[in-house]
Parts: sequence; structure tokens; C-alpha cells
Amino acid sequence: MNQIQRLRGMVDVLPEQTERWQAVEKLAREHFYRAGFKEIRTPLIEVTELFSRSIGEATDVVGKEMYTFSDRGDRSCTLRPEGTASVVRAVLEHGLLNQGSQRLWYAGPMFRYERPQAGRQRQFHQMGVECFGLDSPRSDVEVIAIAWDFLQALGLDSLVLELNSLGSTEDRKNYRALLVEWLESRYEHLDPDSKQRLKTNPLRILDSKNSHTQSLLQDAPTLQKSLCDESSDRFKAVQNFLEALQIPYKINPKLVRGLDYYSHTAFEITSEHLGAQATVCGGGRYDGLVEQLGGPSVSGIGWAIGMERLIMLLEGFKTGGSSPDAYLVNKGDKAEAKALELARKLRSASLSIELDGSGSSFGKQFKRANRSGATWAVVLGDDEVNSGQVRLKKLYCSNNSSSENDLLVDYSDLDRLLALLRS
RNA sequence: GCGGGCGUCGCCAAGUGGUUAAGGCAGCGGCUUGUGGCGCCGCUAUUCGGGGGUUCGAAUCCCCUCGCUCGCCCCA
Repeated sequence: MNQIQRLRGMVDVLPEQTERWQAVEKLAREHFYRAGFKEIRTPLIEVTELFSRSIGEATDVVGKEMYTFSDRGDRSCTLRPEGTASVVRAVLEHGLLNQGSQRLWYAGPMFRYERPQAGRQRQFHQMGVECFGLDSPRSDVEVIAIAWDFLQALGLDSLVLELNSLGSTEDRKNYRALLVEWLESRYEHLDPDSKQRLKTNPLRILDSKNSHTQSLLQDAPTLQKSLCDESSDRFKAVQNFLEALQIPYKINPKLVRGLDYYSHTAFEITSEHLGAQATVCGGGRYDGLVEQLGGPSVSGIGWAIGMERLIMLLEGFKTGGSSPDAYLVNKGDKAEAKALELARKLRSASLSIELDGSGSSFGKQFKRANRSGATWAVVLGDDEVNSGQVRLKKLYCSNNSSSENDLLVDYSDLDRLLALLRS
């Protein structure tokens, strides 16, 4: 194959799909706006250290999935694998936290060097929100509700909100020690993956898909029991607020987010229609992150939605489709010149006009006019030019192909023409 | 990084060792250089992802390679 192809894991979104994307993006923007969120746009490339420090050296994302390269100044750069780190960096760099709490949203491509599969690409798109300086459990629920309501507004059913608390950093440290000790005494019974993870990221063993390991874990110490009173009160409060808002949720004690910076509330919204990668939306609280990146001790909470996965769920939904208001049929030297001019005039009056540029027979042009889905055909030929008129023909209505029912309008009478085309 | 499935026209596909690689959709052209949605006719793969090999002969068998896809790991 000599034809140049796209890079592996990169996806072209074709016109047929972009309409759906735009509809989703528009709806999301409305939800963000109504919730008082402002957009932030950060670069696609950052210094590598930003991600290794925030996401965590031991995570797969940092360990093996980053697009990292040296630039000409020999700096190590990385294409962003997620949005949160960049947003925190930007917020600190521009002193936004000095102006009180912040509610931000972002959208754009992310890059992870992984083997592509259903719902996973190397360049993928996320829309997300990040809040800083909102500490109460009420904020957790407010933020979750934005995601939930947005997804509901898209008409998605059979979504499940899964919830867990990872406790404070302290709680997690304690629990980690407990769990490691417990697992080490049963080391022989663990599957190879879990043995490996015992060294790198023991909490992740909890959501192992190995059934043997899972049954072993039945009796393992739980994270819940390691939560201090304050942490478990907070978790309880989150649940109460969710119930008050009548947002259904399922506690999943094994939900452990992969990125190091999460603490307390962690959640995912999943769908059974997505194949192996079931998570459409994932997020949680990251109270230590801002400080870890050199900022003040300010709390954070946010989530990200995977656009491609969301679009997959929307596959069955109609988006209306767009067709031009009018199709401009034109033939003959003078008529073609006039048509070009007329198209421009109509467009500047904000009509959508498809101009036939083929110069082929009227019959052919009408066929295309029909296919375009336009409501009107605007006809310009030598006869019309000679009489200073255009001929309007309503498409897709009757089966008359005669020109008796056509409307003739002077093309100098733009107002009348516009009025007709809009009717 | 590791496993499974697959690769014939823009799309869907037949063909599984023998001279010219079905068919459908879409596209283009004609019947119809002044009028459309129907119909009819015609055109559109010197070639079967790419390379090498076996054979008198390969899209069909073998090897390598590339790509797609599903799953594992992990994440959105």
C-alpha cells in the first residue's frame, strides 16, 4: 500500500460524524455555562515533569503510555495524556487561585501510546471540569451532578454511577500497608499481574479481573475500614446529598482510580454498551495535587468525559442532518457568472446555498439538487439572465417537472427572493 | 508489551489452485445541451494490504511484513 495512511490509533472524524460531535459539544457548553464554569485552554505539549509529578511515576500512564520527545532545546516534552495536570499548572502560573475559588472546564485531544481497541485510541478527546478551593462534600455532589445531568440530557439510559472513597492520603497510606502485608502472606496464590502490582501499585489489585484473585480478596481488609472518622463522615455526607438529589449510585469498594493524585471521593460513570472500556466519565477529588505541584494548599475536584466513548453511546441517535436552504442550478456563461454573484449575496444574508459548479445539463443539476436535500432550487439560465429573473422551484414536493408552477423573481429584488427562500 | 480474529473497487461482498476476478450500493456518463425524485443502457479492481517463496499456473498454499479489529494490562 503506497497510499499514506493515518498513524496508528489516530482517528479521522468524518463529516457524517462531526455533526454529532458538534451537537454534544454544544450541549456540554450549555451545561457548563449554566453551572457557572469558565473555559480554559491549555497547550497540548507540556514539560514531561509536570505529568510524572502529578500523575505518578508508578502509573502506567507515565510509565509506558506517554508521547515523550526532546525538542530542539533538549527539553523533555510530552503530549498531554490527560487534562488535570495542565489546568493546575496554568492556574498556578497565572495566579488564578489568588482570586478565590475557580470553576473551570476544558475540552480537547489527549494522547496515550497504547494498543488501540474499542473505546480506546492514541489520540482521544476529553471534556472535563476542574474546581479549586471547593472543600465541602456538597461540592463533590454538585460536580457529579453536572456530569450526570449532562449525560441524562443526551438521553442516555442504563448509565451507572459508581462511587467510592479513597480516604485521605494518610488513610490510604495506612490501608496500603495493611493490604500489602495481607497480600504478601498469600503471595503464592496471586496471579502474575497482581504479583507485579504488589510492588508498583498494590491498591490496583483490588479491581483485578482475575477471578481467582477476586475470590481470594473476599476476606481482604477493606479500604472502608481504614478510613478515619472524618473521611468516613465525608463519604457518608456525599451519599446523603446524592440521595437528596435523587441521583442513583452504586458503591464500589474496589473502585480505585489509577492516577496517584486522587483522594476521598472517586467516581466513574459506566455503561454496559461500551465493551471492555466501560467508563464514559471518571473523576474525583484531588486535594493534594495543587500543593504537590508547588502551589498553595488548595483542594481540587473534577472529572473527564471520554468523547469517543460518549459518541459511541449516541450512535443510534438522530442529529437532524444539515442540508442547504437552496441549491443553485445554473448554466451558460452569463448565468454562471450571475449565479456566483447571487450565491454570495444570499449567503451574506445567512442562507446556506449550494452552488452547482459543474456546468452540466439541467437534468443532471436537478438530480443533484434533489440529493442535496435543499428545499428550493434556484434556477439561472440564459432565459432568466435575459429577463433579469431567477426561477424558484420547490423541491421534493409535487411530482411536476413542468416549469408552470415556478416562481419568477427579479434578481434585483433581493428582499422578495429572501422572503420566499425563507418561507 | 502480550494473546485471538480479519485484510478482494469509495462501501457491502462472491470467489478456497486453472484461460477475461461475480453481484449489490454509491459515483460518473447517456437515453433527456431548459428542467428533478422512477426506469433503462453504459463506464468504473491488468488486480485481490505489501514483499518474497512453492507451482506449468495463486486472490486462493507457505514464510515475512504492514494495517485493521477484539481482548489482556491500564484508562476517558
